[in-house]
Amino acid sequence: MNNQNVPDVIVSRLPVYLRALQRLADTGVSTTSSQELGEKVGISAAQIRKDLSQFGEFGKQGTGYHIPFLIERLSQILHVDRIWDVAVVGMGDIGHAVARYNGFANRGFRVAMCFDADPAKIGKKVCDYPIRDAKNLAQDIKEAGIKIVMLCVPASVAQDVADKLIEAGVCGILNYAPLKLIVPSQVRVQHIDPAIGLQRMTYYIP
Amino acid sequence: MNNQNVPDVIVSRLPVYLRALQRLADTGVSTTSSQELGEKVGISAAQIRKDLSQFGEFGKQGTGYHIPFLIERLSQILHVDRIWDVAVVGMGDIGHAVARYNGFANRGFRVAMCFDADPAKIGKKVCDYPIRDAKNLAQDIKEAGIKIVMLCVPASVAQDVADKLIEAGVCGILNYAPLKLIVPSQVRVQHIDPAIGLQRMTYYIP
DNA sequence: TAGATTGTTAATCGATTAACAATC
DNA sequence: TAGATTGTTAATCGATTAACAATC
Repeated sequence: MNNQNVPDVIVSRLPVYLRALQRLADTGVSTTSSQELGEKVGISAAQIRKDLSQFGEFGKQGTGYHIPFLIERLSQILHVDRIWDVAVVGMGDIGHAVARYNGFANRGFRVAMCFDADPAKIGKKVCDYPIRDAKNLAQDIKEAGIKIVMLCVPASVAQDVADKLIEAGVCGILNYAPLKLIVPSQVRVQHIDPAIGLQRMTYYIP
Repeated sequence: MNNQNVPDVIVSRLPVYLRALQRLADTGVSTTSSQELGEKVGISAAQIRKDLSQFGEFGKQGTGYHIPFLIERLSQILHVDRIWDVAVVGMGDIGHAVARYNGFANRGFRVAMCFDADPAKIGKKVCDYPIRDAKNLAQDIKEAGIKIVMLCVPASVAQDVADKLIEAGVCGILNYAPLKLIVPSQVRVQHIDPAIGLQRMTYYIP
């Protein structure tokens, strides 16, 4: 149960396990094995057992893993045994889609605030909330204690906005802008860029 | 110039290099070094040189890399020295956002078709094209010779739709549905799941 | 009990880094 | 030329896999 300094590559697989377990639970199954889970996620059984063993002993020899228990423990480990309020910054097409995305329910997140700098958009409602003025971005984020932001602004201003967010106390940024954000080491960034995803495939397609 | 069997981990970095180079080119710079590029993308200079050396010798000792040339070569390697017609399947919020995304221009892709199964949506225009009936999915895709699809349907039908697409000749799927698609080995899949991105960050946030 | 599956160890495999001769 | 930077080699580092005793 050596919880200190788990390699990043292992942490990044845990949400994938959790998602598959929740799908299994939804179908009414209550027990699984590293073998079965491995087939669902495309990862070897040995690796799954090794990954989980970083955090404790969650299974039983002979029978495998009790799904509700493993879901509970993985949720705790990933800190999604709570609901995080997240903000969407930049309400273009992507911002709208992200704000209205219903895939966050039951996975630990709730969109609590939306921002845009365009006067034509400010005040309009998206998911029950009016779009806020980006002028008050730092203050509103800080007051609400929001730690996680989905950044959907144009690339040209993304770094500037990110800097402001970090100053306001944000420590996790899901970045939809097509550039690498430079951030202090205590801030986490995950990048989502569909064009990069596509180019990773075209390499293999003649 | 050993082009055969380049490790996947290297291929997956090339689009990141290409994106950074295009940004540099846009600012009017014409030359860079592995050192400078490394700072932009957060990867060591040695690794960048090693990665590129898999495909040829693109730099000059003492001066570094000529950006337009490296962009040209990387585009060829990734097969984005052309425009790929891609289809969006599933026109919910995400499908709409993806179809209207203007970040594909100059990166090798063009949204050429949209599909949905909902009669209320079929025929409505998105980016100049009417939404097509998903009933004709396989046939339309095959006729148009489309090889790449962005899959934005609900998780419950994603695997079924993917199977149909593959039968119709699709060999790359950018999957927005929150589950792992099981596909034949010659088909490439890239997964985009914002909740997984968020959970990879909350682990580090107390 | 017998069969199944875990958690863990040791062995293998692959990726990253450091260093430097080559050379622009 | 002198300084800079590449492409590449060898060394290091880390991740994955295979195997198996422990045990449910």
